[in-house]
Amino acid sequence: MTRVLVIEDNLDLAYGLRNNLEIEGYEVDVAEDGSIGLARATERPPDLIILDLTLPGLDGFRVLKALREGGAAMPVLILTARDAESDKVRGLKLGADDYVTKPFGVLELLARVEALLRRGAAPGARGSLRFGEVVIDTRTRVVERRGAPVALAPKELDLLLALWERRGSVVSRAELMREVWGYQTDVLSRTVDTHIAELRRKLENDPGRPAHILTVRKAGYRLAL
Amino acid sequence: MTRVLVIEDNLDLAYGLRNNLEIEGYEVDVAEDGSIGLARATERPPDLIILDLTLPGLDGFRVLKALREGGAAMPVLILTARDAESDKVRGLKLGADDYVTKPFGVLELLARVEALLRRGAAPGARGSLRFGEVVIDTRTRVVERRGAPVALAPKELDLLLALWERRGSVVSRAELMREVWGYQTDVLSRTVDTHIAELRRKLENDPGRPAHILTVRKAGYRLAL
DNA sequence: AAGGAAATGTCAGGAAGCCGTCAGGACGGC
DNA sequence: GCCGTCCTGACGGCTTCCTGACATTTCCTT
Repeated sequence: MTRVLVIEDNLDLAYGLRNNLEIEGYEVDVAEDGSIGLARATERPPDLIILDLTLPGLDGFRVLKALREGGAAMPVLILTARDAESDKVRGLKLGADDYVTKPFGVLELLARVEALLRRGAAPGARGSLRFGEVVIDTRTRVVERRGAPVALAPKELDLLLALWERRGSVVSRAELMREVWGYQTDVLSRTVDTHIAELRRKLENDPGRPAHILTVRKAGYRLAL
Repeated sequence: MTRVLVIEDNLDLAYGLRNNLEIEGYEVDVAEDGSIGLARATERPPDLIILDLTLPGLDGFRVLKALREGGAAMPVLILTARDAESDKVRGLKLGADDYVTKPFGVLELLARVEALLRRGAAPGARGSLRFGEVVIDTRTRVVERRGAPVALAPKELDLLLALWERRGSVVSRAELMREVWGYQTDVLSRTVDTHIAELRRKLENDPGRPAHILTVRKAGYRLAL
């Protein structure tokens, strides 16, 4: 599901937005100040961020700057009360993708959100994830490699999706166990490793030297795009 | 100009719809109960009807039934409360073309209206759903395979329509139970599977290796076109 | 550079889970 | 009552999953 993070300290506004976005079928997370928002966006990158500029503590500009410096690539839509032209320019220079000035119409906002997501999802249809030569269609749960379908067992796909959710960063075995298996136990068996091996066998060119499903010693696994 | 008839007793909602539709360039007529709507639709057939199911007096189902029996062919989009999932199937069986559950997003509604009108412009596309060698006539409730009629039990047709609604995507047993049976229980019996098996027996060339009514292990079923 | 400890990769077999199938019985319409 | 329909639970086949033993790699220590 497409995930949107709303970083906005006016909670009335934030929850209003959440309602409208959820009706449109998005999964919505709300952060009520800059640092919370930044943390949330880093640990679990959403598909789009709606960012208020005037925030207590860490303001919107700094959040945006930190995000982009951290390599975050998702579209960011800025909400600004001041229709000061310079804010818009400054925001766009820092890597915002669009802005809406308050007060704004919900319809306008929704339309812009959709436009940004459509643009962002230009390579590859919505609902299909990809890395390397692999395409995952979340709608049908079909996975293809070089255009040829690959049969993944349910657990394998779940594991792959958990890695995808946090692509780029290291995910520990314990976290994978929790996300995919629901346990909270320490890992003493080779369960995760076995499934990783199977994924490599099915998805990597040279399973012995994986190019995407990487091991990070003493830390866990990482999915590289 | 393209004309839309909105049959809806909640006038706030009705006029809200009218505004939005007019902004999109449609000519909009509002009828506030079922018999008025039916009369209006008969005397001056619009290009599309948006029909609320819960209406005072003549309810939406009856309006729809009367319309279709009277030979009206324009696309009908029904509005239904979210908790009445099985209404969707019933509506589609009576010859509705699409539905939107309340509360709904305006964007979604407009998109669906546009889609219906575009589709309606294509000859022969309306009223008959198809996949593979199977044709479902929603008007007459007749299902054909390779041109020969196939006798489907009511539940089987309901199930097939529920799959058709979400064709291409995986639909879980729980969702099918909810849409077709109206329960909210977990699935512990083989009810869904049994009906799926029956559909395969009647509609697939090789029921053992279905080409359209597919199993997605651990996830549910999927209708492939 | 060699050795060793810790971490990860690999494998195979049994256990568990999931789905297809079937038959029996309940239910309701004609 | 009869017939079609529907639901259910049991059973079996097949896939998937987990696990622990063993092999290999990595990296730190000396």
